[in-house]
Amino acid sequence: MADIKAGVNQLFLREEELRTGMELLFYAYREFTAEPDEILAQIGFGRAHHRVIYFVGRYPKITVSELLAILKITKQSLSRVLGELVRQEFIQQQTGVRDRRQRLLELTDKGVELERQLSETQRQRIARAYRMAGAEAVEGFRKVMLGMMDEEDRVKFAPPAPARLAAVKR
Amino acid sequence: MADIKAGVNQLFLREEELRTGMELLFYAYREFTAEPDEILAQIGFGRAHHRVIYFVGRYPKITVSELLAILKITKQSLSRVLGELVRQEFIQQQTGVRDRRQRLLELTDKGVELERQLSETQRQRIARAYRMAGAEAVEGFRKVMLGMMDEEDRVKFAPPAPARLAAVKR
DNA sequence: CCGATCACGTCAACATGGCTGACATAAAAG
DNA sequence: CTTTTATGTCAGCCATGTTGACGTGATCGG
Repeated sequence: MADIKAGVNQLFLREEELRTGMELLFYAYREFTAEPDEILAQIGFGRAHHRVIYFVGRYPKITVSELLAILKITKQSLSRVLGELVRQEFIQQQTGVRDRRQRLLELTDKGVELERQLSETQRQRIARAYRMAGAEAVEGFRKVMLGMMDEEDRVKFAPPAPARLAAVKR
Repeated sequence: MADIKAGVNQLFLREEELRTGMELLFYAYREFTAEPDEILAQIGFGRAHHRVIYFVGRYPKITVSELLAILKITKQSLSRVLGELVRQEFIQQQTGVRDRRQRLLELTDKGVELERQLSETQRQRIARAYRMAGAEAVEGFRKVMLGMMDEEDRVKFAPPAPARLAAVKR
């Protein structure tokens, strides 16, 4: 009798806990993207532009294929936003030296400035969250987020630096 | 000299740490939504339908205004997906008794089944992440996610049950 | 060295899901 | 009885994803 009741209750708590996790993710992610979205809208860009600018800033000289592998969108979708960013001189391309088929991507000064502006609110938001939560909580956050990913993405965060570089750069 | 070097290094680590946080969020969220998206696509629905089904399942008898407040989209956007869900009998509406202007929303049996199917992969993913990370990490995850939100959303997760209900139900 | 493959780009068409603005109706509230 | 509220609806726009087809120049393998 008591056994059954406890079991049911535990099941309920588990279900509730999992739902809470889903919602934390939903609300946090939405607010995380809200502020940059506003800035982007003012200059006629969208979140897709932000993602491209972010990762080109993160990995200077990244190739188009590598960027596609990170974003997991089609080259046609990327081409649209990347083209705009290049035409408006936020990003510059240069032909690869080892492989002249490649177009290596880099932020221009203008691009660096926009990246900084866009990510600033997000960095502040994360910094605030980390500060409020404490170092131990941050480690927990990291663990849970990693557990949420498939192996493929998880390796990008492997502690030894070479592994991370290897996953994207080459 | 040593001071300056340490300071710079710490700044670098901080920047790197914040960027890592942003990326953890990006990759985890993307994979979190990938599986339901596939199922949805097969029945001609999208992520927007999932969100509606999810929150109607979460808060049975929720009103349209309350749902709008959670999703933070326009009523026209909601109307499109909600209309489809009602017409295809995943959700049923019933006129409010206290206020007959309200349309109280509830999942039908068909809706419950779809919700279960859609969220199942996500629950498993979270459960796996929680299991891998451990209870302490989960608490850290919770703290960081809450710190990421604005106060407005944070109150939805207040520990005393009445607070959470009050935020949405009434 | 030549044919296959690769990196990248482009055109066209389509779907989803946001948005604004305008207008309508029934119920509640003052 | 007038105003406000809850909901719905029509119409059109935009951003961003998709598929499919095709092209060009560079590299690679036999």
